[in-house]
Amino acid sequence: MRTGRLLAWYRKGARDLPWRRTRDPYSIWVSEVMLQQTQIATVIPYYRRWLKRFPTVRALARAPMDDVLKAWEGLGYYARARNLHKAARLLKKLPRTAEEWRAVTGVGAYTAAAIASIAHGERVAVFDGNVRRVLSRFEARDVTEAPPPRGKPGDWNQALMELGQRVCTPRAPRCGECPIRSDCKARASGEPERWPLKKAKKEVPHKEVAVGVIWKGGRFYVQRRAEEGLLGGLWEFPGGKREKGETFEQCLRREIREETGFRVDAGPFLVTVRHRYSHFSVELHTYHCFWRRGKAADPSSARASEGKRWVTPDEAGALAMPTANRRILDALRAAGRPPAPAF
DNA sequence: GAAGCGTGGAC
DNA sequence: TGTCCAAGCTT
Repeated sequence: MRTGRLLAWYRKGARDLPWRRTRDPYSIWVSEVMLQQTQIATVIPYYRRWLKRFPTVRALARAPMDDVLKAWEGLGYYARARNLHKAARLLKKLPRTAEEWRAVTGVGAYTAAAIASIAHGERVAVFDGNVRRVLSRFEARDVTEAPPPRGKPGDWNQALMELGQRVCTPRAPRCGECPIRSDCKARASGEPERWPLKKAKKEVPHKEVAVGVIWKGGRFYVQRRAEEGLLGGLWEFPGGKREKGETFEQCLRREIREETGFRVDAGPFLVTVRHRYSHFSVELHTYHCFWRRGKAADPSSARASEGKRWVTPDEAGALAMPTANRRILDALRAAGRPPAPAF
């Protein structure tokens, strides 16, 4: 490849992204983790807020997990935030080489190479979705990663990624604007979108769930999800999947009894939130409920009780919640005051 | 190697 | 409304 053309294109047109103004390894680390499977425009506001709230590794290490998850709220793949936090607490000093970075939890091959090349100038290649697509099209075959040419590896890596993001897009690539079009075999073939080979898609299951906003006075009940797994550590309304033959009201009373130990009266209906996760879709049929009796389940563990709260709508707004639960809270606040119990 | 893990933008 | 997929990592 005529590397000079790509680098010249990049240096002439590089966008003013906030993480390009720094060589601080911590800032680069944060940006690269946020950018995992996430588009640039989505990341920018999160990145700014994060560095304002946690300007250094030490600041991040000192912060409570709830603050860290709140700063990540809505960005998805929350293990990234938990891993950043964990690593910040564990590391005495930040690694320098890609090999050392690779040992940090949440830092894989891509992120290690990106940090090492951008922050430290190490000659290692990144191989993300963009680079794979660009190079595979250039050669008109599925390629594996290759070492970057001599020069500035950070610029080279970012140039390839930016070309993939702005020009050599998955659909309708803008070949006319491409600085390396004259040597591109995919363009010569007339079907640049043929590469890279696409993986077969699998269909995602759908779940119907009943969710309860359980009122006791002017407060309602929220619980924190387990640290590991889906949406780990985030706060949510209780509920669960509807079983065959159940109405949503029956499902609601059963799930709340199993999950919280409460007996409640169910109704009225509040809202249905449809949401799509990476591997399933869900409808959250949400009802107001009224607490009748029962203490929160699992009272034996002091730690467990930290994950159960009665809150006002404003207090709930300060908790880190998954997006679908945030929609429920939005509906709640839009409705104004809590409903009167139905007798 | 495959599955689990979020959300929003583009079309 | 639906589909694709994004600056991937862990188990």
